Amino acid sequence: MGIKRLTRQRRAVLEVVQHAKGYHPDAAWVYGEVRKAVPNISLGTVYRTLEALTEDGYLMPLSRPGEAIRYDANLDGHLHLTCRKCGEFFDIVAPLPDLLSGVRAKYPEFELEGVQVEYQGVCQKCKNVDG
Amino acid sequence: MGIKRLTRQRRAVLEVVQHAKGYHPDAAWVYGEVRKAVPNISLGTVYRTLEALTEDGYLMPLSRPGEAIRYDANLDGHLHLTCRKCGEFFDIVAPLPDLLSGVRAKYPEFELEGVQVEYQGVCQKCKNVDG
DNA sequence: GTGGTTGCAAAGGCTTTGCAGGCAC
DNA sequence: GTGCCTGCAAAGCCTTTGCAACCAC
Repeated sequence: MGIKRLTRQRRAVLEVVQHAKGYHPDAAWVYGEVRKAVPNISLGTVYRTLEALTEDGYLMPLSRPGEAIRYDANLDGHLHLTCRKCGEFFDIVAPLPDLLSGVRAKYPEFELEGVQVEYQGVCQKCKNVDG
Repeated sequence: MGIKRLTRQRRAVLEVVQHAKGYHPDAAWVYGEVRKAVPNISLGTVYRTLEALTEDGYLMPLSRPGEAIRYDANLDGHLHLTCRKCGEFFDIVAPLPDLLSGVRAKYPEFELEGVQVEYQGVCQKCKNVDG
């Protein structure tokens, strides 16, 4: 249902998440950080705020099987590289051709809104650890 | 650690998942189906088998924030449409341009293996339900 | 003042795990 | 026979939710 009132807690969560650009934090990490500014904030409030911010379009959730939901506060249309070994998400910038119009023409009954492109592989750090 | 022995349970799970092409089932659904053939199979075994099949490359996990992991047994390189409202995954076939070489050249330190393209929007059924 | 928001704690859902017995090879 | 695999049940996450008090507007 989005955010209707800007409380101290929400201001703090927003600030933490926006300063974490490139880190893609999950709820637990945000909770830990926000507690430095608002020591008695509850984990439930963090979850509720992250959900509300997502609904309002400030955040995009990233999910990997079996892992906690991470949030991306950088909605400038960048892409992600994800490491198959450590699960980390890396932001990248790359030009994309028009992927939408072909599919839109072929599947007109589906109301196409966007497309997510996610690159997968092994990051430098994990590559160096084991072959 | 993959599959080393082909037991009755694993044969049954494999059969169920492969016959579910296009449905993208989760562990609970597979459990329900497999029980028709092997009534006393346990949910734990289903989870372990799905994990092993994934490791061996027979399945690809699909995840959406806050939902159970679904599995795709169709690894022919098709794409997915996902409905923002009901969460369903639909298989689509569409030509894709070369998305890899540009990124590979720009981020050589990352061992790029593949790219996932996921289309998002609202499916026909959900579109008809509410504007 | 009103009703959205919070903290707390309990509950919920999905998934993993320890263990003793069983079975594929 | 060996050791991988199974069923069972408990435990482990992550996340959601009910409720009374609180506070932004």
